[in-house]
Amino acid sequence: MVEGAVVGGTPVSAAKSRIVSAATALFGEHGVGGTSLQMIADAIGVTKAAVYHQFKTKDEIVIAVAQAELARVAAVLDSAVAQPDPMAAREVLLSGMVDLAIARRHLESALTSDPVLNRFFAQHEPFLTLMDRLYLVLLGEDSPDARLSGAMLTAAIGGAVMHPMLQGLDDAALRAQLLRLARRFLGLPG
Amino acid sequence: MVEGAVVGGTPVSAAKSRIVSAATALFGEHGVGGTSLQMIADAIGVTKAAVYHQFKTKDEIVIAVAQAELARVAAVLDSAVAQPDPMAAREVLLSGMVDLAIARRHLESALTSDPVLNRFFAQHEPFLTLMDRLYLVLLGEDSPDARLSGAMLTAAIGGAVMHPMLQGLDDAALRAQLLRLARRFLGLPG
DNA sequence: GTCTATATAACGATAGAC
DNA sequence: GTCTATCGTTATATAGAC
Repeated sequence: MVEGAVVGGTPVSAAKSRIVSAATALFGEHGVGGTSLQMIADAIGVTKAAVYHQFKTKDEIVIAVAQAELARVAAVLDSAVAQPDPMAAREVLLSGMVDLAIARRHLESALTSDPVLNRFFAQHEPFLTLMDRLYLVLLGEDSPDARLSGAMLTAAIGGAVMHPMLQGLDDAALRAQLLRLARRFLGLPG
Repeated sequence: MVEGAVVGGTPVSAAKSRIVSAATALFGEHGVGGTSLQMIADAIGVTKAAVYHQFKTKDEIVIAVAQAELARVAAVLDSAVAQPDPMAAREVLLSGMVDLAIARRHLESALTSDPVLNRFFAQHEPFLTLMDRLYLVLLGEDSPDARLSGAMLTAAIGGAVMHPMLQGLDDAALRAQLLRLARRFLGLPG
């Protein structure tokens, strides 16, 4: 991430983004609750105090990590809606979501399953709006029905990549199968 | 790493099962990492020392809780394979899995997304065998393909019930929709 | 089986110097 | 922006009495 970059509408300093980057890796490996401020500080070679200078609380770091991940999803969604037709948009979105999930593996579900974060996002308007836009592209409609389908599919992709039974599967095979099954789930050809 | 408290068949003391029961509720509400031994002890009205008398470490409690949940899945699976034909078995299993996920809501995904637990079960033979049996009934075949489908479906059900966007949905509606989408996912009629 | 009491370590968080 | 030093709290875990 470049200095002066903007994520989620907030300008990000180099120090801040180093922290977010380290925290992202640690959350994926040890979970949110299993990651301490000390671990984050050690990972980037500074003291806890230096970390606290950038973020007042641990919760702020958790939120920042989650929002950075959300920004990745938003970027994929933006590139999808830029496609000439809804069919192509859906393909780009689906493919991008699978790629994201595989690239991050453990992280996504470590975040979405964190109780604190879960309650936060349940009332976080930008998140809810993003998901609505995403489901609209994915399913072609905005309805309670489409929302459940969308939630199930994203949960399925996120959960499958970290499932104990599939940890031996290589990325390429996982990607191909996830796409195939997601298409079947959506009732798409292919 | 950790040696679990014993699975089904082995008798469990009243004190042990009270701890497991309290821990189950707390893990579902605060996550595994967010639940301390003090919280568990307080919930059943004893001291930490009493808890430690039953379980040498916190990890042992986590494993015991997970295995108790696994036993519920195994019970559903057993009642499914007792059905007269594969079609009926699949229906019973699917219905039972959805019921379990809804009844426990947050718990299932709090457990399956815990990094420590995840690594434990990835090498836990009884778990892997149970999942293989489950996927066989669900999909009618045992193959890498079926495993991914099964993992995706279980992840989808577990993830959907705790998804931020679906927390307002009542149980009956959630159940009906989950069953409908699961059937579509499996390529079943209805 | 449960208690009181305690050991030891880590936690989140802050103050103030540089 | 980073440091040393520290606060107050909580964590896991143990020892020994009842």
